[in-house]
Amino acid sequence: MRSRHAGEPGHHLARRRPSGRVTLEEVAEHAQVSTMTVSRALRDPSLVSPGARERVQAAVAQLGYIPNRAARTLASARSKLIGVLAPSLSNAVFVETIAAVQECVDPAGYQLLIGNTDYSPVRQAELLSAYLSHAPDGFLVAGIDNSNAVRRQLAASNVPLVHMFDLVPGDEWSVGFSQRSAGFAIGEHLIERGARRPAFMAAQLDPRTMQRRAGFRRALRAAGRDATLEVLTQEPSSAALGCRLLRELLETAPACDAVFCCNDDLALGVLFECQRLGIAVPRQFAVVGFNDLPFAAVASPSITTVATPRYQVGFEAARMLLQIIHGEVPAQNRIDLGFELIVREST
Amino acid sequence: MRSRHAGEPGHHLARRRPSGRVTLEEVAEHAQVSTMTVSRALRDPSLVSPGARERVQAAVAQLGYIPNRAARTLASARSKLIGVLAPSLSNAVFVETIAAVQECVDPAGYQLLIGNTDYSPVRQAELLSAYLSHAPDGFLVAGIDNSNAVRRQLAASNVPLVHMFDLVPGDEWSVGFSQRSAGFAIGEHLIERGARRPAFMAAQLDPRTMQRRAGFRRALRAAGRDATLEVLTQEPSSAALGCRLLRELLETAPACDAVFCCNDDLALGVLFECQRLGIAVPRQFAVVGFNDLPFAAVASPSITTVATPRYQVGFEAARMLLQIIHGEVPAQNRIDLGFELIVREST
DNA sequence: TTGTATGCGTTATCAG
DNA sequence: CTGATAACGCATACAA
Repeated sequence: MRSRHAGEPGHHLARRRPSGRVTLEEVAEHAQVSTMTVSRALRDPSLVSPGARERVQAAVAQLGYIPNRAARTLASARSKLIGVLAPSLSNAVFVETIAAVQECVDPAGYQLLIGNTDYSPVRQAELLSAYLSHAPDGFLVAGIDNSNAVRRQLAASNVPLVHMFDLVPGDEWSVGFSQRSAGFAIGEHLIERGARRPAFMAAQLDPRTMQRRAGFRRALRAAGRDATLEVLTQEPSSAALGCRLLRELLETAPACDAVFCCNDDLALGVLFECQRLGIAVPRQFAVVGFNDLPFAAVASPSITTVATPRYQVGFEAARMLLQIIHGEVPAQNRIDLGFELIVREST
Repeated sequence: MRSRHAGEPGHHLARRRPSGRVTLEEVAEHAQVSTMTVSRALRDPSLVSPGARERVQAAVAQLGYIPNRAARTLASARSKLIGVLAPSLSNAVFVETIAAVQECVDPAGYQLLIGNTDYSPVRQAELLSAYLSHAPDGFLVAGIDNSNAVRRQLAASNVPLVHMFDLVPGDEWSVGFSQRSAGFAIGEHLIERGARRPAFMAAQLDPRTMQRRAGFRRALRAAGRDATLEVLTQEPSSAALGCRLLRELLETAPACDAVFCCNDDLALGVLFECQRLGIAVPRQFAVVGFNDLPFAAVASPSITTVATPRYQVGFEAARMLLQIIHGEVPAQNRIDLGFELIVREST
């Protein structure tokens, strides 16, 4: 505990509040104006005469005044908080997306409440209601479940929401790209490179992964190939898992000559395991990843993958949300940002 | 805009508030008790008679009541918010640490305000004052600068703060481990393995990195070796950077036969580049990383590295902070969690 | 165990 | 352009 002593800002001006913080009222006293004038000078200096403005600014600086957001939220019914829900934070993709969100909303003075749903609908609902008590001005969510409870709560709260990654139908707002098309493009690419028995490898098995799978299989079937070769697991994704799944794949399907890993981490593991097993990539076995994480370009061999617009997804979704919050109407319900197949040495 | 219509929860009970949200007062009317009874029933059901408790719970469920944190914060002077500052979120280390913090504080009902300082003292100060307006109950920071402005603001605010990773001297609170000792251990290890001319490779050059460097150099000098071989850059770390720095290193010091990379990402790049250049690891060139990220164990060859207690750092720091917030006094100012050298194939 | 009065720090509203 | 007044929704302190 600090002891209060002379010299401490504001000590001679007003009775100390229980909170110990400098308040608008103290600033007002010091600047010889009313609290409303201080309030206005702070939010929009143009609303106040130059003289008052200066005195207020001086008082704020001298007293070290910091606005109390709780009071502001209560009085104005706007919290300047945005709730962000992502299925995972260990996945670099979502971290980058959230970083983009931060950058977009920061200039407008919004703070983020970031929640990790761990791919669990239950956790999702919990977080949502926990966040609702903070009265966020909006939500940005990646991969929300269509659970009725969640939908109802959201609708009742009247808080605007923008989906990230999932392009949702109807009149909801969303920014993302087609996972299905990306999967299809990869399937086509492998066929083109002469793969005879390509497999699909995936962990976590969230909806987006399954959409990639659907596109991939469609491409194989379109080329008249067997689309049933796959190793799937609910476990969280990692390079280590990629190693293990490759071994499993080759045991059950020794003739397999290519694999689409649902993300780059798995692909990295596959690459290492191939090296250990003496399998030449891409000559004997082709490998494709997903997301184009930084290491994909410099791996040896470098990894063919799909570059996803994860930064843009976050930024555009945030921008869309801010528009809605400010009462504007975005031009479109859905923004499809596309993707890019990056062909490298591994195929 | 939705139109209000019959069937909407609570519509028949009370005049609608401007916010449109159900309030404690409405719950109270519905449950036939006073607002205080509802307030108590919500925070600690044992404070209220079973009958009242049930009626309140029923009313809450039926009306879909969600407490208003802003009001609660204003009235109780506790926000249940914790500010977390990390220098980077693209670094998996901090992401894991933050996840640990989340898990620790979640049961106690705290939410996190997560900020990325980007290794910038200016950004740090900005975030800090932005967060102060939310009146957080505490701060958890990784790598805060000792800037006077920041320190003063913090002291004046009276918000408790626990340092993560940095073990700070004096009476401040901190949880971490000795970066210096870790660097020393790595230096010793390389010498032991017969390295004649080991180098240090680092990016970002934050204080923690420089402490590892200091320990590393001390070990080399203690063994009578040249401790001046190094490639340093301010750029952010990545595998791609590891590739480039290895080439630079070998150009300027062809005789170099080992390198301590200040993190695993750099080490991964070095490994790939060695492969491309036909350099045998560890026979011709030994590689050590730092942090023991998941891929280190499964790389080919697997990477010798230092396992850092990043999860524990977050968890213990959060626990310490909660203690302080609740008025308890932690047993010690500093908790040193240590580290572990993991020797693998790359040395 | 329950209720009443009051205040938390700010902004909306409206009058001057 | 400025100020008085009344909320905002809840919890503290005290009384019953």
